[in-house]
Amino acid sequence: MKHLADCFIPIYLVNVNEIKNDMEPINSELHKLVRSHFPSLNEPKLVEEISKAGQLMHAKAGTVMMDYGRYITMVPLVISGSIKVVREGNDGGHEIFLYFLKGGETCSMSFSCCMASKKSDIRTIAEDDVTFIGLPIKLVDEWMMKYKSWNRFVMSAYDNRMLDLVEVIDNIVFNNMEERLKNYLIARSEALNSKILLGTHQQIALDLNSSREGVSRILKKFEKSGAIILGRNRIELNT
DNA sequence: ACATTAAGTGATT
DNA sequence: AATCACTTAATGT
Repeated sequence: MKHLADCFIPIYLVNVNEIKNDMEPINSELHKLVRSHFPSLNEPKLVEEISKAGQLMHAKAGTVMMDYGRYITMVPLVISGSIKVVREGNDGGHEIFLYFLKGGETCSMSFSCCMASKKSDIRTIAEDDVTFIGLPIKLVDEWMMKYKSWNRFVMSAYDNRMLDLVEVIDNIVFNNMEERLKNYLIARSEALNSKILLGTHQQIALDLNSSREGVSRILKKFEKSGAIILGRNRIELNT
């Protein structure tokens, strides 16, 4: 198992220097990607602006894309792959899993951070190889007033995340590990678009701020009830 | 064959 | 439900 530190690449720090203006040509590839993956952004001028100012970027699986305390310079529009968003517990040390970002989504945390030009409160890690469009935060702010569809897009991003977070809180408050683990498996399966999840019980326990034994026991229970099939480093979800 | 790492189990708090 | 101590099973060298 690869350690995160080994593949740390501060991709948000790459290409920060050139925020070019209207002289920039329209990138037709970006134009196409926005239209196919973000149909709700339906104002032609907005799509045009995104294609001019955005940059197509990649992150390999395991890359820490954003970390606590770093300033956010770009807002990502996720094209493909998925990004795990986690938060460090108050007491330090432990991390808890919040949600996954998938294609067609964006990071709502980055909006709140960039508007107040604050440091990040969260850490994001590429769960698999990720492709996304990086948008300079300066424009993101401008567009809020200029484009209705952008405004709606940002708002609904907040809304969707809110629902995820409420679920997380619910499950923590009620100390319901079974629910939490179930949700986690489903979320991860959907994010990766695969019924087969690779990784150790220990990793899952870290994500959920639980213990390896606890996770193993619940997984075993799920297996007995026929919901999943277990293997070493492998969990297969049944439908 | 041996070492290492992942997973399972029972007892204790 | 977390932690400990220990066993069993799978994999890598």
